[in-house]
Amino acid sequence: MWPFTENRFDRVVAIEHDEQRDQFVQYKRNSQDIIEETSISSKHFFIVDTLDLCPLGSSYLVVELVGELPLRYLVLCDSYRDYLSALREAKSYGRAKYGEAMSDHMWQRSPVEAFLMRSGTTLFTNLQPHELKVVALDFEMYTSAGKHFAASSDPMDKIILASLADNRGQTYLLDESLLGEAGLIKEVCRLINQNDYDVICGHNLVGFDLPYLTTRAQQLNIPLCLGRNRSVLKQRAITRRYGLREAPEFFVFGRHIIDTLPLLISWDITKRALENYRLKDAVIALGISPRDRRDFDRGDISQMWDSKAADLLDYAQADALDSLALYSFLSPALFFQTQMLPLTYQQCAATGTGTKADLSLIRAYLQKTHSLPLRGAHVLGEGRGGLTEAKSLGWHQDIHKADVASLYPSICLSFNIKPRTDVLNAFPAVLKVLTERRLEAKASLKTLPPDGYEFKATDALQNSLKILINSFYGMLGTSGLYFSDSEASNDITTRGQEILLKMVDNVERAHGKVIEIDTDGIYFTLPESTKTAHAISCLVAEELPPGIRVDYDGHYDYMYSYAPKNYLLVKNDLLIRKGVVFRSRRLFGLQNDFIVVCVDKLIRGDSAGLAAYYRQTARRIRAREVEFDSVITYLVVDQTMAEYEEGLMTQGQRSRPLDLIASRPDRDKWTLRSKIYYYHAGNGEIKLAEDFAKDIDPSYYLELLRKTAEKFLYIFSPQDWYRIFSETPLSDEEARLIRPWFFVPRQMPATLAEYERVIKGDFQLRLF
DNA sequence: GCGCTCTGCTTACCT
DNA sequence: ACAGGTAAGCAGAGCGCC
Repeated sequence: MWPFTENRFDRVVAIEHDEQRDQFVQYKRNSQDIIEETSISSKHFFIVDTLDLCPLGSSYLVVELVGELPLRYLVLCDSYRDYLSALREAKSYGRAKYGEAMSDHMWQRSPVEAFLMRSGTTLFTNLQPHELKVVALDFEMYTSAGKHFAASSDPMDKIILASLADNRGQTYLLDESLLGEAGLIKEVCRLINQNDYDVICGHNLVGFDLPYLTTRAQQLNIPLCLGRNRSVLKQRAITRRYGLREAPEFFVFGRHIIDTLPLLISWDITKRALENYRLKDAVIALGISPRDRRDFDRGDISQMWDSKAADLLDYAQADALDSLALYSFLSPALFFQTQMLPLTYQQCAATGTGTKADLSLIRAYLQKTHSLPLRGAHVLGEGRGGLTEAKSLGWHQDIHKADVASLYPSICLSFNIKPRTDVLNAFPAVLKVLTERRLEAKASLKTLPPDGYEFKATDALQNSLKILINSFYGMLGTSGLYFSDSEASNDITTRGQEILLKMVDNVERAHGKVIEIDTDGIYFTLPESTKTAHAISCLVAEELPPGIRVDYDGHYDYMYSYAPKNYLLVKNDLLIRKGVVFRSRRLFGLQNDFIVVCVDKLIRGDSAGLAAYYRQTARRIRAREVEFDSVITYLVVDQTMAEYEEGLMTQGQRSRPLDLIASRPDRDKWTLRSKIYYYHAGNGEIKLAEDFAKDIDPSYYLELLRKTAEKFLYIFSPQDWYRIFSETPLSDEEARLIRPWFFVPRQMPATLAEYERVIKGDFQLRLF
């Protein structure tokens, strides 16, 4: 069975449907790095659940699929024209019969996807990521005086530079002052065709460069002939979510458009390694910048152009090289998914992981000409999730972490959980094949030199398999997919909860103390510290169901547990912060510093130092002796000023930072997804960071300091917490006597209720 | 009219 | 169109109090 069966395609880099000739065109990059073109005729199809939907006036053939599932009538058309009219009719019958739910009673994908699905083939077979011919594209635009951004509609705001860099080592820099804008655009097209690239990439290419280029080319009346068949760049009116806003989709016949910005954003959702998604900052933060270069403000580009600065050319060239570096970093996982799925490279980037798992099951069914379930038919009610609990708040030493390897996929395979509709057992079969492939890849990683190219490629392969494997669980709980089934989803999480509870029980029976549990992992301490990693994982894994493997996942010197999913770990003097309480991007510098210093003092048992640090910080706030970074925060702009003002009128929805910029003449400077940096000044007012003059509101920041100290509530007894985190002078002698108290709710005299009173501020009544 | 608490919404995080 | 679980900030509504 799929996915790694016979593949009649070899080294195919692109496949397109030529609507005029109604043929599929396949582009193969042969071993001499030359493109070979082949045309293939194929039929078109869609699937419906009742013959009522089969159109009357079109020419088509109905194939009845086998099995008892509802989507059983495959409408097969000889020509694209017949397909379009049959589809149109079926949809209009469907709307009459099912109303809004019409699309749940059909299965339909684009001609190319349906072709890949029916033929059981994929792109990129027997190719490696570096064998694709890739060009990074970057334009610099002129911004006329008085504006913050270039506007493609303004004749003055022309494209002044185009920079191209490809992965065969070639770079091009096209200068408008030499070529003219029209000449520059024509030259870009010529270079792309001459070098016959498979992939056009760029940073925010879809959100900025391509729309800009399209408008300028239209105004200059230049056709953007970028396609392999010399067809023009196509823009689909249907917009799709692109980051926060909607953007059109662009297509070049025979090539893939890959924008590194959305790839970077999704990469960072799990990694949380970046402060922003600017190209320059990203390549530096990721350590993949091709070369050092001088940094200057984007706003200066036009001024540099006017003064003919040579630096600008450097900058433009470096931008394309950076884009290419970012592409090389982010794209391999996408490449290997494209090898496995009936999607083009470009579609693969734009498709969610649940849909990918769903598609892989649908392909398994259609390969057996089997009928399909209705879309979204098996999702009922609310789902249950993983189990989470902070079982022992406070400070701990000598901590072990153990977790279950691939918990949800293992449960699916061990307990044979699958969608109720999956009569062919494709779900476990595909999951098993993917899991085995991943284990093979992980095994071969150990035999490869870690710096080599093969290592990176194999790592990307196993990583893309991991993503696909994990999405099989997510698929079940998603409405709007064909094989979703919330009952199966709940079965999996229920088993997961039982397994986790059994692990807790195992630790407690060994007289260990469980600190934090979350879904598939457990932090705990054990009475003896001499145990080996293997012995500990065996202890935790006792009496677990077969097929469930527990891994030892590390030892930590200290752990401070504050709340579920919110804790600190210390290992070899390295502080690891978990949870929004300790590592949110919105923490003030003041709070970050406090967390780091506090842990440092606690490790050293330096209560006096901690008390002194708190007093000193409070004193500096009162004296307004603060660093810029300590007191600045930001709001991400998620609506246009027009939308904000509209919302203000209709619903009265206020936002103080947006109010701050609303009346400013330079308010257009803040675009969607940009940040408004501000701080709290006197009288509860907020002010823009750019107007910072140390005129902070001490009461706001003192409260912030106190709230941050509250995150360390469970370190001391309530009384001692009050004495340490206080502005009242505490002699060093007294402070030294206060030892961190390793608070455990069930064993220590203080109750959570007493700590709550500390937060509310009425605990001191008992003290004095 | 002021200040407090409650609630709903949103964001940012964890596995 | 992958899931659910958690903390916490913000702004508005509702309320009691003076």
